[in-house]
Amino acid sequence: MSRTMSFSIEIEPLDLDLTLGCGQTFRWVKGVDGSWRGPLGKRLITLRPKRKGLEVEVKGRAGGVVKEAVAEYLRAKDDMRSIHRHLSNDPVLADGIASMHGLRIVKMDEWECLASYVLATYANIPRITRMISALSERYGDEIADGVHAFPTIDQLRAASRSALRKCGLGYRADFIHSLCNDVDERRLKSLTKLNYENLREELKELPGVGDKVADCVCLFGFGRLEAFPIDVWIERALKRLYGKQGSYSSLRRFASERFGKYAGYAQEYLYYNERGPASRGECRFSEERGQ
DNA sequence: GCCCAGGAGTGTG
DNA sequence: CACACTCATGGG
Repeated sequence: MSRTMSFSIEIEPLDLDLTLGCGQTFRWVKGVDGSWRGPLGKRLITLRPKRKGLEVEVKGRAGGVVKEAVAEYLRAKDDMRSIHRHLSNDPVLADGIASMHGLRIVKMDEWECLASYVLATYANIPRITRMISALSERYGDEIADGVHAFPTIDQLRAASRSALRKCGLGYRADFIHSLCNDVDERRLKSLTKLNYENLREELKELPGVGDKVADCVCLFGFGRLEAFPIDVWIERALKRLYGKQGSYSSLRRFASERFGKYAGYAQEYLYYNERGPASRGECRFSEERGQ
C-alpha cells in the first residue's frame, strides 16, 4: 500500500475545529483524537494540532508542494493580529473576537468552491456535506481507500441530470449540469485577475450563482477578504447586533463601510457566533454595544 | 404533519 | 426597486 509521510508547519494562531468545522468547507472529518482528515487536491491529508502550528500527515508521495498547498489552503500568510486589530475597531466584534482567534478563512480550489456553494443553496450543512460526498464518491478520483477527490469539471460534465439527482441534489442538479457546460478550468483561472467587484459580476452570470453564492466564491474560492456573504444567519446577526435590515446590496454596503478590507473575517465571526455549533452559545456577542 | 436550511430564477406591480 | 412564488429534499 501507499506509504505515509509527515511534516510540521507553523501557522499561528490556528484552531482547526473552528476553521474546518464551521461550515466554510465541507470535506473534512474530525477524528476521535482531535485530528482532521480530508482530501486536499489529489492527496489525503491528516492535520494534527500541535503547540505551535500543526503536524501534517500525507498518504502517498508528498513533495514540497504539499506543504505549500497546506499553507495556502489555511492562508498562512494572513496576519491575524493586524486583522483582529482592524476589526476590533468595531465594539460589537471586539467583545467576542478573542475566543475565535484561530478561525481562519480557507482558500479552497475555485471550482470546488463554486460547485459547493451552488449546491449549498437552501440546504443545511449536513445535507451539503452529503451531496458533496455523494458526488465525489461517484465521479471523483479515489485518492485513498474509500476517499475520493472532488470531481473535476470534466468529470461532472459527463453526468446526466438524472444521475446527479440520484446523488440527492434535487433541483440543484440542473444548476450543476448547466454550470459544467458554461465553465472550464481555463475560464475559471482567468477570473483570478479581476478585482472583487468585477469578479463578483462575472460569477453572477453563471447558473445558480446569485448575490450570496457569488460572495462565498469570491471569499472562499478566490481569497477576496473584502467579500461579505449574507445568508439567513448573517441577516439575523446584522439585525440583532446592529439593528440593520434591508436588501442584499444595502447590507453589503453597510458591511463594507463598517468592516472594510477584512469584511470576510468579520462575516465568519458573525456567522459562527449567530449559528453556534449546535451551541456553545455562552459567548455570543452582545447587542447592547452596537452603533 | 410542521418548519427550516450558508438561495436563485422568474414573473409581476 | 420590491415582493411572491416555485424549485427538491432531508433533518429536527
